[in-house]
Amino acid sequence: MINLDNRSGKPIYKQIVDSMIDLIFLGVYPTDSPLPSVRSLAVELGINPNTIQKAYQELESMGITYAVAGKGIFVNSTTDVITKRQSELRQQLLVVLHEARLAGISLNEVLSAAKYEYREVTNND
Amino acid sequence: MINLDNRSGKPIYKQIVDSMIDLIFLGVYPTDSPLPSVRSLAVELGINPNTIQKAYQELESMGITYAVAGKGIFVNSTTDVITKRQSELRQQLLVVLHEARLAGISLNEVLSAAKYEYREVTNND
Amino acid sequence: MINLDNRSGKPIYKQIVDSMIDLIFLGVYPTDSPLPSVRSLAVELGINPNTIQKAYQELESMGITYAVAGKGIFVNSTTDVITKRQSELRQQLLVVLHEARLAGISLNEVLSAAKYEYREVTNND
Amino acid sequence: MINLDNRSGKPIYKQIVDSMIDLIFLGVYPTDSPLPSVRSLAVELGINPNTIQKAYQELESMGITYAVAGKGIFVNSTTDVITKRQSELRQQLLVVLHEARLAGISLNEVLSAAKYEYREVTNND
DNA sequence: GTGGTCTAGACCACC
DNA sequence: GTGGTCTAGACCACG
Repeated sequence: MINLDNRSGKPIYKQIVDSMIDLIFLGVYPTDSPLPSVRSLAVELGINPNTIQKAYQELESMGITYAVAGKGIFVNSTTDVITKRQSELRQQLLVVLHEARLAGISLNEVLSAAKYEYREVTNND
Repeated sequence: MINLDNRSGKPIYKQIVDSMIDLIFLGVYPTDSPLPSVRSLAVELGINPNTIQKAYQELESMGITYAVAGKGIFVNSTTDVITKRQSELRQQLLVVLHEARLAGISLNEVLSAAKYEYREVTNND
Repeated sequence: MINLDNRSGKPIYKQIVDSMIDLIFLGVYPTDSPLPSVRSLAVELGINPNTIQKAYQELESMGITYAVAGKGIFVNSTTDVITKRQSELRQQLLVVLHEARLAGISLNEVLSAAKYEYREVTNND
Repeated sequence: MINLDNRSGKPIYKQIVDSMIDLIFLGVYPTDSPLPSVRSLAVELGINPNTIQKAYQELESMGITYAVAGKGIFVNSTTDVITKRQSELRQQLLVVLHEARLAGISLNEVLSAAKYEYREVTNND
């Protein structure tokens, strides 16, 4: 479920943080459910447990999870976390839009991309 | 014209690279016009000349400028540079849109932001 | 394995870049194997680590290697790098051949030199 | 007859030196004939006379030309100059051939390029 | 331990 | 004056 890319230049621990945030927002890990243990995730991804630990600490310091000693790490209620995340993304969005306009990308193309990302996915499974 | 932010975590030399790209795309530095000299820009921004040098070398390796020893650094014709820049930005845009959707930002908000960035600025000065 | 020549006028960092490309093409450093660390190579060659760093960053910007912070610098898969390198060398070859003809070097001598460079080295060790 | 390229990174004065050597070897300027004057060539190429001066000084220090005060700069008998030039080019040729082999360019391709450069040009003008 | 960034100061070639 | 290279030494983030 988590794909790491050594070549991307993005620190491993940060890739894990971002992936976890996505998975939580997607509902894979609902409120009060446990994240995979440090050791199991380290084995699964084939990396050093210290790196997982660091990612989990960042998630906790962001207020996204809480740790229960001896039990594990659990997902917080996401309401206020989401608003913080949203404001970050709004900022990023404005920066990219600004750069896109300067580089000559048309408004139409931007609108199309947005509509495509938000398209209704009708799934008959 | 260039604002540096020490706290942003973004390396200074990279901030300069991005600012220069913007200024070139804006037409502040047209084709074959010289950029500020390494030393003068270093004084102006209050940083070490080596840092400017590094930024300028990155611009050259991106094909945006060319250096003439003893004369200065000059802006290349930008046509093919722009297309490369655009494809980078398209990629970034898709990532941000994806994250925005996951975080629950509405399509309407995204569309509004895009239209605002691309608004006609009618200036009556 | 790397010989530097201070007198050649060629910058040290560029000598390192070219030597590394040769060693990689020779298979001394295969795909995904690590290059010597910045500090160790600096000690070995008796030069400043910053110079090694500059050489390694050029290799990365050429797409020949990728860096993983905290781990090392690794060799990329070389397929498309080789084609780029080949086209550069074809260009250089044409220039040298042209000059050689103008300077009165005979075709026979050029052909002999080429055949000598490409001779089969049968090694009975 | 002389084409300068500001973007090439090669110093202007060196471009002039190399072009002049070519023109002399081609017979455009035979033994004891005068080169264009510093001032006229500077005007023709649209560059600073100091740069021409430097190029001409290098030609003289290479033994290719000799200066007669108040009259101009004249081409030397080229015999020993040519042998020096040839040994330089032999060296360059060997380097390029070596790199070409390492990069996987075939012997056949090299031979073809050489034969093409040395082809008989039968001119019916 | 690793790579990445930055500073301070020096020297060179070029125009 | 210009850009380009190199050294020495420092600090940081990462694994």
